Amino acid sequence: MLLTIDLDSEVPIYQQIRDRVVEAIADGDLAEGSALPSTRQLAADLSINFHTVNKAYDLLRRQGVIRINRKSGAVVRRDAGSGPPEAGFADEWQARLRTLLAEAAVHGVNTDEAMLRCEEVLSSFAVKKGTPA
Amino acid sequence: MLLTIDLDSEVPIYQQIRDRVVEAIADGDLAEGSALPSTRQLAADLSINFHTVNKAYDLLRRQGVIRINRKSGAVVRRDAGSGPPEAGFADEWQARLRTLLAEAAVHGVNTDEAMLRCEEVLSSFAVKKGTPA
DNA sequence: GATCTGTTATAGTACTTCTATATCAGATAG
DNA sequence: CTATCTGATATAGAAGTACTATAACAGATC
Repeated sequence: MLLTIDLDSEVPIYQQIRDRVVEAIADGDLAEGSALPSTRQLAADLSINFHTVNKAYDLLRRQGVIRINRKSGAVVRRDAGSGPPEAGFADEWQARLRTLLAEAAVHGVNTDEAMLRCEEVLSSFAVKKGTPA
Repeated sequence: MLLTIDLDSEVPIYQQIRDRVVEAIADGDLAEGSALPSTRQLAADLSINFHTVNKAYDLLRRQGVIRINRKSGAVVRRDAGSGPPEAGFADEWQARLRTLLAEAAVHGVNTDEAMLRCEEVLSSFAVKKGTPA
């Protein structure tokens, strides 16, 4: 199974799908240019309606993460992080980072600990990025 | 104005209030033990219904960020980050950090850049934390 | 032609968000 | 004591979101 979702989560299903796909790309589990399952296929695998998958894919497309063609279906963009992907992405992203880190700070996570967590996560991406040996 | 919200945002108002309060605490703008405006007062300031503020405060209380008494109203907890605040907070938080950092990675932000952003945000907290001179 | 794909339309249920009132109780200031 | 502030709670409605259920169409593939 490429993807796992939690039906009991507060996070909407289509958002979970988006998050898992983005993480899979960062991890290197989904290589650039590779195809995602068809909306109906993934919906069947997850036992959900295909419109929900459609919404997730449409979100990924609007965010510049994937391309969707009638021919090849949904494929991971090869140039997802090139050019000006989305105006104001960096600012909006840092605002969310700020909120997330503030939350940790308030819960007693000190600066060093927080940095460690960030390094930990980021290095888990880098490890797999150079996949071919 | 202690707090600014964006009525055009996709983020629910009560969530925005929660986020701004958490950030204000991390920044040191809201010291531990200090009081938040009353729900009716803040609602009037923001020109929204007091139930929406109530929901935000209730969320902050359930997350262990503030205490609410009938006497003193809502005050920032002095021991917000001590003991076991919420079971599984760290795990859930790191999962969200992972999603956020993956998003940056997919948009072409490399590891060094991402770390720099994290440092930047975290140091902006630390600067104000030792407020009294 | 049958079957896969994405695309689009319609529509209903359930839930969330926000607003609007109203009421009650405790604390406080005049 | 009365007026007014506070939080707490109940109810209800409007608008939007999330998800599901069908259905139909067009292009690609076998």
